[in-house]
Amino acid sequence: MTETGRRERKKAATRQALADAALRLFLERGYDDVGVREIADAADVSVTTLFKHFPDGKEALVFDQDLDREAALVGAVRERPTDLSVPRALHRLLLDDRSRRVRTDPRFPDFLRLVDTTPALREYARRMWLRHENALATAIAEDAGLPSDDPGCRALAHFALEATTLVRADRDPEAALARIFDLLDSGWSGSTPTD
Amino acid sequence: MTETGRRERKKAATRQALADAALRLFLERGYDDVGVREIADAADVSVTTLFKHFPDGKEALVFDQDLDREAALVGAVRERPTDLSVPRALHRLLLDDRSRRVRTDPRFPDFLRLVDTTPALREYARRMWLRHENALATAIAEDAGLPSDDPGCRALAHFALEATTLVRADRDPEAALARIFDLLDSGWSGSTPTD
DNA sequence: CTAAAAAAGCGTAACAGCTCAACTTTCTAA
DNA sequence: TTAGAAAGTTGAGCTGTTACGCTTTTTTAG
Repeated sequence: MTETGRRERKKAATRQALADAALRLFLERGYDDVGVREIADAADVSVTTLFKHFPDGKEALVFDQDLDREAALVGAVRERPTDLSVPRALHRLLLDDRSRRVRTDPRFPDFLRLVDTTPALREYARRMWLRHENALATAIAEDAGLPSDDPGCRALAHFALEATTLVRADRDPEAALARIFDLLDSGWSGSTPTD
Repeated sequence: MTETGRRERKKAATRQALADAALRLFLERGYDDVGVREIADAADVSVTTLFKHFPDGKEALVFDQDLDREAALVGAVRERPTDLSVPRALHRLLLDDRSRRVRTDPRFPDFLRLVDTTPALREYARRMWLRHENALATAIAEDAGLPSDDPGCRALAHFALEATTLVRADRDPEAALARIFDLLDSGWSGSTPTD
């Protein structure tokens, strides 16, 4: 699975160098005050190469992770305990995920601050996060025995995902998140035929 | 109120010429294939002037209207009949608004198609629309007797506004919109202490 | 009526992010 | 060993957007 030729190692190294340089410079001087040329320079690489590694553009340099998040979301719906509603299962997942990350990655707070204070990055993060909307909606629909394109399921998926970004502005984000998921839970069980 | 000096008339004319040229060209050849220089040319105006009229950039050329939408939203909450919940009042407003626009503006369908098929424009429309989130949230909070920064109210406002953009992808958008507002209504009355 | 303030517009030059085309190096595998 | 894929390089160039300094038109005051 993990092909470990010299080639791929070098490629990964370059990519990492770029992401590291970018994050460091962004944290030092702010996202908007660091040009793409400078990042390439710092990683000792040409601008063209930078964009070969990050075709989504400058913003993508900051988000060098995020695999299997989608699997986690879908799993939270499918394998939830029987006494837990879909919205509550998602709520729990988000909480666990967040605390795990805080424990795992030492510079996670810095990273969060950077994203929160940079509109371009907030937007990008949201877009990436919402990519999972379809997969999540499908899982929910399947679970509820509804057609896979049911607008209610899509809406629930969408709102659940948006909740995290909605809450960022708030002081006491955890309380706000709980409030939002109360709303979603109550709406979901109230407007969906109990199977 | 409407100061009608020669100055302002000319200014408005130029602005209109720009917006018209832009919409025409975009519809003819697609948003991404029309440069800003070309639009300025078509309106017989310099690029600098174009950006003086539309400081928000290329996307703003397409959205030359939208005043008092916010007032309508806030009004729908404040002056709703007593037997209508907040979500239902908003739902009704959105429906009325849409049908009014279709009746009023002959090229509204073209406009919609353009926005729907152009990611940059979809994003921009969403941003503009969500600008009203705060005002709406405040109105809702006031109505419900909750603190003006209550996260539940903010969430309801946000979700209600997002509903319109969520529904765009769907076939039968009206049905989808109804479904979503059912969810919101049921969630709102279920998770909010009845005053 | 006229001078001056205010505002619209102009053209050039520049910078940002990003892409393209053509070429060189490095590694893989037949 | 050699052909070819993939990584990287260079350099030019496109697009949206802004700053700067200048001219012209309109408004307002004296």
